[in-house]
Amino acid sequence: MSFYDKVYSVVVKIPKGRVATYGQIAAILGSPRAARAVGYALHFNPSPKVIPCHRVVNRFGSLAPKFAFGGLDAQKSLLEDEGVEVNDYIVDLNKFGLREFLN
DNA sequence: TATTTGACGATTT
DNA sequence: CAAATCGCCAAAT
Repeated sequence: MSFYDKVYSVVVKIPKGRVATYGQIAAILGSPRAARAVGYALHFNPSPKVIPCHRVVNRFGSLAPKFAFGGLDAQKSLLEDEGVEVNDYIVDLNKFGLREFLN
């Protein structure tokens, strides 16, 4: 079980209609500062079908604009389809962020 | 063991 | 939350 595998596990556990930040995931894994490693883990993305990368966002609530898995438009559609309110590719973490939901 | 790199985070400017 | 900088962590070589 590598660090990345844990990341995948957590990402998959993200409830539909919610988004998690890299930092939050890192915190859940036990390393609040390992957000970078988390992002990189998703970068590997071994199973795009199982891993909802679109639910993983940075601290602002926006998906990485640089490495968009297939286009920000697709991501926006996916999130909206799950009930997540998306404004200009930005999600309201105060409403849809995991915060203390997991743990 | 050391160096490099990278879907980040926080602070500063 | 624009752009630059530093810091942190984990993996690959």
